[in-house]
Amino acid sequence: MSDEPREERENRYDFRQIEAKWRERWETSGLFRVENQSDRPKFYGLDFFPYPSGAGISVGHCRNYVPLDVACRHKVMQGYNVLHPMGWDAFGQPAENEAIKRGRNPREMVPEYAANYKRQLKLVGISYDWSREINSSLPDYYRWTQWLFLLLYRRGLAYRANAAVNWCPEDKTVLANEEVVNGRCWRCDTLVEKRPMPQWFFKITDYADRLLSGLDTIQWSDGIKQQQREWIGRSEGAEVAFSVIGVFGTDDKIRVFTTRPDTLWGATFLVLAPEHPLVDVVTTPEHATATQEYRERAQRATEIERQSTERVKTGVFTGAYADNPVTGEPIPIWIADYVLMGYGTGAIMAVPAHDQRDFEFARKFDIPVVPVYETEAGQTGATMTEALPAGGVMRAFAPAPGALAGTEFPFAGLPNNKETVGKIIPWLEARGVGQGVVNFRLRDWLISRQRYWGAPIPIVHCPACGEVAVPDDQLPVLLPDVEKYQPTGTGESPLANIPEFVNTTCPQCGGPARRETDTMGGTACSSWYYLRFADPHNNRQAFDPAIAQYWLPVDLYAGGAEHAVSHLMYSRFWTKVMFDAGLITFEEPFLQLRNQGMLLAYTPGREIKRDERADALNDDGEDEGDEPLEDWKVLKPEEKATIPESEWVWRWVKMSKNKGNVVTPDEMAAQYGADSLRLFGLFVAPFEETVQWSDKGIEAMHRYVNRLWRLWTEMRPFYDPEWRPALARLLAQTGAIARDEGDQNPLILGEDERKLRRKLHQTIRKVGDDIENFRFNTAVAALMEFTNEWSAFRNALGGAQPSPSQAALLSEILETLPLLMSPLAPHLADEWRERLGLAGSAFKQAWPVFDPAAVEEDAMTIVVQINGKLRDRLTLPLGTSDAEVEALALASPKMQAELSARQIRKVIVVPGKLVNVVVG
RNA sequence: GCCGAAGUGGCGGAAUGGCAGACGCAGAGGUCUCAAAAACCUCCGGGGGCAACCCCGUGUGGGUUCGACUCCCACCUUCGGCACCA
Repeated sequence: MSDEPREERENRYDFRQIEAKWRERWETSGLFRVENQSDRPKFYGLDFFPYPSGAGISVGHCRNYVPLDVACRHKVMQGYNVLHPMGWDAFGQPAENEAIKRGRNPREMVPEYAANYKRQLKLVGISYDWSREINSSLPDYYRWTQWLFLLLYRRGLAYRANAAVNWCPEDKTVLANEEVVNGRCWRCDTLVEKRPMPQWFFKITDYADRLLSGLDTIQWSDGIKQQQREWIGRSEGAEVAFSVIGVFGTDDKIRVFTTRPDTLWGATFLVLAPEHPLVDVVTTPEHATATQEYRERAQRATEIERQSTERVKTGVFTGAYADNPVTGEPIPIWIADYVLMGYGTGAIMAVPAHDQRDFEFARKFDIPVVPVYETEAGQTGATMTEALPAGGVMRAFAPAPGALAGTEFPFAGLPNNKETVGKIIPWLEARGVGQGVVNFRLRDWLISRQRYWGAPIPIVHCPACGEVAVPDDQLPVLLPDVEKYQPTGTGESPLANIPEFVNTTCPQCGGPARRETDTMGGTACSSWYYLRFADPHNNRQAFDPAIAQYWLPVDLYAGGAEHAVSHLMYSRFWTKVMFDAGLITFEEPFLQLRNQGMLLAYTPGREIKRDERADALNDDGEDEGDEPLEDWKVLKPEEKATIPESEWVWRWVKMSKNKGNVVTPDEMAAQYGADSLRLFGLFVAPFEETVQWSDKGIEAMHRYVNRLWRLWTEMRPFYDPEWRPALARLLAQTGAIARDEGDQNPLILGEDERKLRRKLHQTIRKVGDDIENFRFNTAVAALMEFTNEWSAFRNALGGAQPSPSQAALLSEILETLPLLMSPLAPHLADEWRERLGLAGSAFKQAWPVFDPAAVEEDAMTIVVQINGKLRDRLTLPLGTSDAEVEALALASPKMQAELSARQIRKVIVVPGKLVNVVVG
């Protein structure tokens, strides 16, 4: 490098040599190793474990890992025994898709990628205990994933069922609901289809209520909690039974779920989901063809298509009628795809007067609208233009005929609210018409995948015994090592084509049997990894309960918000199952969750013109939803060569490999150093904020590090290791001597020295508090402020030899700064310590304690306001009484001038802060 | 449509009832230098004034308060999530 000689000459911070040196020393000394026991309190800080991708980490990842590293390093210095591990979410679609794309075997590719990640994470100086590294695709890990699968299985929480599931035609596998984003595959963005297939599910719905109530006990952002609440989607209501006229006996009914049983009197039709099993039963022969056609169309339609026909209701009449149980009126039964089979009972009672969707449907198909609550004056069911979901009081209805003969209608005049609903439900229950129920939107968790790269599901299918769990002592069911692992698309996993794998003997009867060939989705592996870190090398158990008890739950969990309803829900579920099984004693795995913001990069693209968009749609004819209607696209590498730069259109978009805008920590560390990279990522914005990456920013941070380095190095010769007693003596004397004598007397601390020392101790306090509160940007700013003051002090010194009192202060600074910097810029910190001749990494030192006497200001600045507007400032000695402050404020010349002609109504004195004079 | 987060200089942001704009970027001027870079110093929200100073200013409109960027109500905009859930 041509600029190195100059750097040496100018006494620059030689970060290349220094950072490499410390990385190596930390590694060889095992600095970050942590033991499973200690007298100190424990702290468990965890990052979402990543799946290692080929591009390696970007500076975006650093924005996640570095702040948690700072928090963990700070905890260590505060005296905690800190678990801060890292591992690889190696199984699953992301890794397998990458392997397919590269024509590699994931078995070889994944460890390579993981090694690269590890190298990069070490490069930026993250304090992971690498002796605890785990990899979910290794048998000594997935053995326990399988064991936990069986734990769920034995507890009745894992089952195989035939269901219409999400199928990704591109990745050739089924997906969990949580992996379908806007009707598309989370990995490849392909439109997802519904296919009926036998699949494995975890019965997470059994835990819906506990998953909901547990949210109140943890410190997560409101946003994530709310997302989980909505995903669980608890709603209270009633299930009401409707008899189908002429088809059923009195015992067989169509059951519907409603949150508004109070509107039952206005139910003028029923709607079944197209997939509802009773459709075939109720449909009359003359409507059979139309019904069948509609069903098929609905089945072919993707989720997106159902949504794209949004608001335009479709449906067909089945020809059948049911009895409204409270009015005795016959009402028609329709099928329509706005009713979802997956929710409630797959059938609804439609109340057009009080539900907008039902209203639109009723108007389109000319079905009567009967308001249950009073409408606005002059409005009737025939003249209403929209549904009235709220408002009004209940109208009077005649008692129902037949089964309900003789019952009065006691609800007339009740308001349209929850309370009324609460009165209706028991009334319906008493009459055997319905009952109160709670419904959830949460669906069971689909875990099986028709893919190779996952933990095999440890089940054997025996012709004689049926489904049999693989016994614990036969775990792991090893994933066979094969050449061809690509998904087949047949609906079966590639494992089905490997006879040696499939054919086995039944663990129960010993007869010939077939292994389950589906594997578990990657989310199974990530649902318990936080426990494995506590005891990563245990080959007798998933984890030793005592060790897990020591470390868990995770105190601080940091990661992106994109796992809000998947991983973060699944892990909570597994934790609760393990709790119920007596394996652990806590119910929530992650006490505090912090979500870092996205990292955006300024990225060149091109505008997509209207006709071009239309072309794209036509090319792909069959799926109108297939081409996202974007007006801008990232430039592909070849386009960058062909399109002149003047035509590029720049936008801020998420930094990611496939957008070609990734900045790697490798380049940044090489150019500016790991510490500069760390500091910049911390400084640029609050942790949760979305950040726009800029090379300018890291360059500026690099300048700051150099400036601080030079300043520190320049002051280094004045360091006196015995500064503590000297300073203590000075402080003892300073208190007794008048402030003004200052620098004349080398035996006391002068004005400037006390000011600088105050700043130092204020900085100690602020940096600690800010790290604690994840406010790293202001922690760095505080250090910069201190640097500015220290620099001014140096300038005032003007190259002169410092007095003994100044040398004592400088020594305190020289020794404290490495400690303050250690969590943020650990390489720099240890280099400084070495240059002071101090033993031991800053990482292992106690966090400095600020001197409460030193942070006190000498004087207070009182803000003087008139009617809340700033008019004057007074500098007064500490301890001036409120009465004196008020008098002095009113007496100030500026106030006198302002107040002369005005009537003082009131004076507010905020002790130590301000005086506000209220005038008329 | 519903839920959540957020709107402050040219830019990233600070202040979360009490001096708006800390810290940094960009910009302007200066010192050093043959020159440049680096470094260092000064200025840097808008308007007015020779000046001391004065007025305006935190998305918009109301409100609470002695006092509001901060709390409350309504609205607008942006971002993130969900989306026919009966």
